[in-house]
Amino acid sequence: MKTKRQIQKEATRKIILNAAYQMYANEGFSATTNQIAKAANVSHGTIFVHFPTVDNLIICLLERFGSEINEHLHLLSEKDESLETFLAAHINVLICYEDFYKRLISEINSLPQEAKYVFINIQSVVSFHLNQVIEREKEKMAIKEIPMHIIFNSWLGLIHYYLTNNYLFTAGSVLTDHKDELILNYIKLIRK
Amino acid sequence: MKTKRQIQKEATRKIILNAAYQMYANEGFSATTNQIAKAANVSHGTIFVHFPTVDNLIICLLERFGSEINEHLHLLSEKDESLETFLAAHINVLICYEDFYKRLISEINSLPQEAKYVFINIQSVVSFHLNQVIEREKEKMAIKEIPMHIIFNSWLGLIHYYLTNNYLFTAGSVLTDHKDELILNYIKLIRK
DNA sequence: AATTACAATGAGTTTAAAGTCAGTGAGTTT
DNA sequence: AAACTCACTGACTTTAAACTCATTGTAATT
Repeated sequence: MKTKRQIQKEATRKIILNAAYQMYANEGFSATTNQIAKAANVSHGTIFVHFPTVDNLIICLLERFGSEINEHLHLLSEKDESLETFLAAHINVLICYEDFYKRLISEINSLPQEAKYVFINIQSVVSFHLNQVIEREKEKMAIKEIPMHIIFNSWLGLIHYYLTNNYLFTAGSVLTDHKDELILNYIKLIRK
Repeated sequence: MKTKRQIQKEATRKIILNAAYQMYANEGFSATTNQIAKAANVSHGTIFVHFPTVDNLIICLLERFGSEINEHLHLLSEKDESLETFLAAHINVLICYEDFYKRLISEINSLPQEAKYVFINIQSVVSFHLNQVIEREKEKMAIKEIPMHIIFNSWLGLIHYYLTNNYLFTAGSVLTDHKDELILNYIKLIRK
């Protein structure tokens, strides 16, 4: 059984992670521990009670983020979805985390190495699911003879491009505003 | 006529810009003025004789970079190239600046606003040329009925994805190693 | 009830970066 | 050739971030 202290500690840890998530989503990963502490309503030192370094905080945050994405996608793969439904679901998941995800793909190369590994894992889960759906779809729809990794990378490439250049397309959420267009045209591209 | 001093000053300015280019290409835009001064073999203060702030240095560097890319591409558009040749030429230009360009697309969102404008200009030049080539190509080759901006964005999306995730594909230059594959499959995608 | 453990605090330390400026000596002007 | 100008220098200042630690008060243990 958990003591009051343990409960309190875990709660504080979660508050810090949530605050960091929000700060990073809004400001990018250059947000400081001062800002995070203020947002979490804890003192600066408390952050270092829970996380030895900022890098460690980022890695923990990314691991949590990865699990959450994973969960969302697992629910999807159980159903026997069409390609179109899957792509829509993928975008819908990303919309939930849009600001944070945008910062992540844009700044991943300046994050600690371990963070990259976590990110690669996230990508491979998506890759795996898309792979399955495409294989299934090939029986129904005529899909071009193009290597699977190109099919996958051009999908991710397209939506990452829209995300990192959001400001070129809309003032609001680029995924919300261009979802249908992206899915429709991407399918046109890979269909024979 | 230029005095010795003017010549000297311009030379120093160029040396600093070149050193900054190299440092940013190798280390990303978190490279410091100390590093740049060392690489340029000038004292720290000299940088601020030529550029009032680091942001200004970055903007000047990007403007020069933009002009260079522009020059390369203008030479291309004069000739009546095929789509395949144009894409190959585009990649070849990027290969010349690969490390720097990689950092640029990956960190553009954390650079000063003015830098973004310069970058948008660079993109639109490429967009304009690709547009022309595609329009011309439509007569020869059956290209899908997909909006031009999707055609353009999926090309840039694809190569930017390969560039920012270079490490997933190869230890060396991803453009050199995957050039043919990228061009070939991209054309397959947009062709009817 | 007394003692011990520890989560949280926030002022203080360290570090590293950008930016400043008086001084120097070679170049330029008169 | 004397007076002046200015590119360049590098030690210094400022700023802002991460990280530390003695102290405090509440929870847990004895």
